[in-house]
Parts: sequence; structure tokens; C-alpha cells
Amino acid sequence: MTNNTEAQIRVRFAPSPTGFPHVGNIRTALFNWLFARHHGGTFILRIEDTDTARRVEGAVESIMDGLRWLGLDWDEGPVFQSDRLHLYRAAAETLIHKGMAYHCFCTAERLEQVRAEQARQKLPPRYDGRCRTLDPAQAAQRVADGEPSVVRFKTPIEGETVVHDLIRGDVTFSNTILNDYVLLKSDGYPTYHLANVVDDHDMGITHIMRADEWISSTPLHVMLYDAFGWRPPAFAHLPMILGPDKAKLSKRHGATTVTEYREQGYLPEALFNFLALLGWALDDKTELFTRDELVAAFSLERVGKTAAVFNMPKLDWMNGVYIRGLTREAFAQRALPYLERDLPASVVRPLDLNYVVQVAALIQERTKVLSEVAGLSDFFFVDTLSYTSADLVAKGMDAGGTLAALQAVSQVIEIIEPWEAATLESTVRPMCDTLGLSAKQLFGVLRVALTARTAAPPLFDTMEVLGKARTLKRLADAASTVKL
RNA sequence: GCCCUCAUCGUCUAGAGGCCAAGGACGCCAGCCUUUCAAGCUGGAGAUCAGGGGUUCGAAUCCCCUUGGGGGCACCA
Repeated sequence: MTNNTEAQIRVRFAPSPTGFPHVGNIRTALFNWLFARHHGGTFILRIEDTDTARRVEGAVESIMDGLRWLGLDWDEGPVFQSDRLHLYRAAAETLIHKGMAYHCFCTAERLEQVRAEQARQKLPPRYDGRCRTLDPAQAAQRVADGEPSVVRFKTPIEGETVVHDLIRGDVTFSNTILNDYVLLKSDGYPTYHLANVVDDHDMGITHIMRADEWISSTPLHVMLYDAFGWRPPAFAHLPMILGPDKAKLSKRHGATTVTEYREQGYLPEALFNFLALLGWALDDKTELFTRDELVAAFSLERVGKTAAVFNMPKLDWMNGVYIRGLTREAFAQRALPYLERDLPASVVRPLDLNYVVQVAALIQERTKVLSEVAGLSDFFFVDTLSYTSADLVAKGMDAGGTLAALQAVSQVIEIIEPWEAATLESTVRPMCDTLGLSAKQLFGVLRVALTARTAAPPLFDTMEVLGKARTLKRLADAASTVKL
């Protein structure tokens, strides 16, 4: 699978710490990681923290946390761009000396005016080039005098730039529509464009895999590589992930950050599998992949071009598949923290793991996300149930019959030993005849008495896990609840 | 407004000229199983392959136009 050339492959995931990583970002990380692992290459984490204003406290930790949770381990980094400002400044200087960049002294207000005027004339908003023709010596003097400035790239005003993209093919941009982009901001920090190009070159990145939204700024990057005399890496612009409204996925689409998926109880291996299928498919049928299978199967050639809507119901299904695939012990282990978190405060912690394993076995195949385990099983943990007399009386029955059934069953099972589901069933089921009830009716009454709900795990398994004492207690409570 | 781009069931997708009167998955519906809910099994509805022109003996697949969607156009990334 790997040969000498491939072993050189170096890719990176380069998020900016301006918020918590959402699934779109993570999918990009996943593809980079898969590509690196498939080819035996290197996966690098780089933090693009050049926007001092939008920096968010804790974002870096949550990015790393999310990557670790999904098992996307990085080989180098995290590299912080804020530690490398000298590199970008030197690079900007180089370009100024080459006459390919210049200092611009235009104020934010003037830029604003220019844009407003262009908008009024329905022209594309772009820098009008006022400082482009300033005398470099004079400009240098003004900078030396302390006048604030930015460094702009002297974008060629004619010709065209072709971006070779592994997924899109060749994409041609006319240089006339390109802007004199800012390379270095007035605070001395580089913009994304400069830092990105300098770093990717410096770090020996061979393939840039990033979301499709970046393709518009790629011609600038190509020109920058050119201006520096560097060979650009290969580009692969990945199809975007959309919300249900088909717009770029964002906060307003509900749970989009990885952290939230974890809190809701999605299994990392399920999200991993699901995300891999957003914009990539192996064939016409395979949907379930282990991590290793994905690493072995992944290829850029099979990445699609069309944006994909994030299909929540399918994720739920897939999560359910992964949950059912767990051993009951593993499932209990995974469910435990969610139970501790979600069960009512009245339930004593810590929970007994052996008991949780027994409960877990009964709800496992009914669970899609771990955040619902407490709701599915709380009656196994709480002391008192809440239901009314009417809830107890099954369809076609009256209060008297219900009470009689409850008492009859209590009496019969009281002497059952050993307390096992099979024995309970073989004892109670025949009582339907004696009591003149259908199984549906009798079991329905018992179900409400024991669980306070109409949908629950199999009755006799529930009794077994509840234990004789609690079962009898609940039947007695139910009997006293019935209003004749 | 300008630039780029995409276009197969509601959604994720297979399809790289004939194997496609379009296959799989999720979801939906029905039946079976069954003490409920799930799970499982079986079956079903669901795409005139956005529309219109070409090219070709033959097009979902190639070309053009239209339409629609998405993205970009900051001293944000």
C-alpha cells in the first residue's frame, strides 16, 4: 500500500480556534487523517490563531479533545501560527523587496467608502489599488515614521491563474477579478493566506485537503507560491456539508459541534463511520466500516463533488447499529456515565456496575443514542413510580378485575424459586386462562405496575432484574393504587 | 452585482456510452414475529437521472444553453 513516494505524504488539519469544531471541520480532519494513514504519511495539527480578535478561550482544547475522541491522532503539532510570526513577517518582506507586495496606508474608513461606492455601481468589491503605485522608498519611510499600514500582494492585473484540483479538475480564474489581498495586517499578524502558504511550504505539506469554500482564494495561494518561487502542494477541495436547509452547516442547525454529539451519546466509531460516508463512498453497497477498513479503502479518487446534507436520522440508525454491536458489558460501560448524569437526583450514586449490566442488556437493542438510556431504564433505579389507577386498568378490563389479577399474580410468584424469567413466565402465562384475560391484558397491567409505562423491555426479564422483593412491592403498590 | 462550482429517489449515494425500463442505505408504509416497545425478517411506495438542445447506432454517463442549489468576493479563517 505504501511506496517510497507515498511515504513522503504530509497533510495537515489547520483549524482556527475561533469556536468549537463542528462536524464539517471534523469531516475535513477525518479525510486528511484517512488519507495520511492510508498512505503511511504524516498527519499534522496546526492551529491557525492569527485572528486575535476572534480567538475563543478553550477552543484549542476542544479541537484536540474532539480529534482524540474520534481517534484522529496527529503525528506532529499542534503547531501554533502565533509562535511563528517572524516567519510570515520575513516572507512579507521578501515579497516587498521583490516588488511583489507593497505597504498600504489606506484607513478602514476609506476602504469602507470605496466598497460602498462599488456596491452602488454594482461593481465587485475590491481594493482600488491606491497605494499600489506608491514609491517604495517613501512607503518605507512612512512605515519607519510609525504610520500604520498593511502589506498587500501586488496581484497581477492580467492573465489567468489555473488551480489544479484533485477533485474538481482544473479551475481557471481571471486575474482581473482578483484583489490585492492583505498579507500582513496592521497588528503585525499575517492573514490566513500568507500564513497558510508559508506554513504549508515550511512544513512540507504535500496535499492540501480543505473544504470547498476555500477554492475561491486558492488562485491567490497559487500566485503566492509562484511569487516565492515555491512549488505548490496538490489541492483537493472537499465537498461541503450542508444543513437540512441545504445551507452551509452552522450553529443554527442544532447539534453541530463534536462535543454535542458526544453529550448526546453518539459513539465515536459511529460518527467516524458516518462522517466518512459524507462525500465519499467505496461502492454501491458497503455502509459499515471499521476504522481499519476505512483506512484501507479510503482514496481521494472516490471523493465526490457534490455537497452533502447532514442526514441525522441515518446517523441515529448507524449509532444504533454500533450500539447493538457492543457486548452487553461494553454497552453498560459506555452507558454508565450517561446514567449517572441523567438519572434523577434521588437515585444513589455511584451506580452498581453489575446491576447496570443487567439493565443494559434489556435496553441495548432499544437504544439509538446513549442520552436516552436513563429515560429507557429509570424505573429500574427509582424507588417510587408514578402512574394512576386508570393507567393500570388495561383495555377491556375493569378496576375489580385489575385488582384481582394483581393480587393473584403476587400470590403465585411469591413462592417462585429460583427467581428467573423463564420460571416466572411459565408460571404467570397460564394464569391468563384462569383469570379470563388475554396475555396482552394481563401483561399490560403488570407492565404498568412494574415500570409505570406501556412500552418497556420484556416483562419477565424486567421482573428478574428487579428482583423478587421489588417486584412484589410494586405489585402491592399497584394493588393499593387501583380505585374501585 | 461579479467570480467559481455543483446537479441521480425526501436524504446519503452507486453509476466513468450499451450490463440501468437506474442499484444500495436511511427514512416512510405494509406484513411476519410478538406480552408492549424495539430489534429482526419479508414486501412496497419513492428518481420521466433538473429542463432544453446537440454528438452517437446507442447517453444518467460526452458537448452547449437555460434553470436551480451551494460557495466566495474583509486588516475572518
